[in-house]
Amino acid sequence: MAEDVFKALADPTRRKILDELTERNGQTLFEICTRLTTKHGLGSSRQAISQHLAVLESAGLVVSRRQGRYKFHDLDTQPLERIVTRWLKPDAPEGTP
Amino acid sequence: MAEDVFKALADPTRRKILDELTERNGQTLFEICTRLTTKHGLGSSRQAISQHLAVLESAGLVVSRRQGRYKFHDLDTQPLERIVTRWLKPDAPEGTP
DNA sequence: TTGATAGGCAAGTCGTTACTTGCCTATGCT
DNA sequence: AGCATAGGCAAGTAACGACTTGCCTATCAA
Repeated sequence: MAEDVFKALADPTRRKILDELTERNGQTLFEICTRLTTKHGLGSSRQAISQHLAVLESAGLVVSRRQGRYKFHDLDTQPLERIVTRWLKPDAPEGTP
Repeated sequence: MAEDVFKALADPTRRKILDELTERNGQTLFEICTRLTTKHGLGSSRQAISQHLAVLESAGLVVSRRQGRYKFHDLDTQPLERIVTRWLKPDAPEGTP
């Protein structure tokens, strides 16, 4: 639902995670943790990031695939494209009769 | 800031207000209140809507103009267009070389 | 098999936020 | 002037959300 997408986007840490996955897709939880602390400078614990990933996943913004003991996370921008057209309708992007 | 925009969009009542202003721009506080209760069926008090409008206004999504004892509220979608391109950049909409 | 790595689950804490309640200001009409 | 309408301010309450803490499971390498 759109509700979940908006609530998922409300948190700055979750938006940083989306930024990180935009740069490099298919990261594991620990990869995201380390790159968030080093590059973006925010010290969030593993559990915190894990819960954020769960929120993003239930919103459909992130899909995960398990492989052995690793769990890779991929970005999915489809939910984003849907929610924005809500108030931008009178724009008539291109193929509108 | 983008922070304010995302937080403003996180609340379902505020999104309904944006829906309402999309349908009819330039409404007063009382107009929005009555149309939200009648059409959308959600019973929010005047003060609640007033505070929501303040949040939307500080996020730049709504601009207000005072005229006598009335205060009209207009939708501004510019902040929306900015925040979405954040993760949709590789899309290259149409006029991109 | 043992240890190390990658991740999950659940309860509890603390801050934020949406909403209420009560009162106040300002404009317009008669 | 007097009253009604349109809106604002501020403190208090209740619930939600982010984060922590502690322990548990599963996979791989030695």
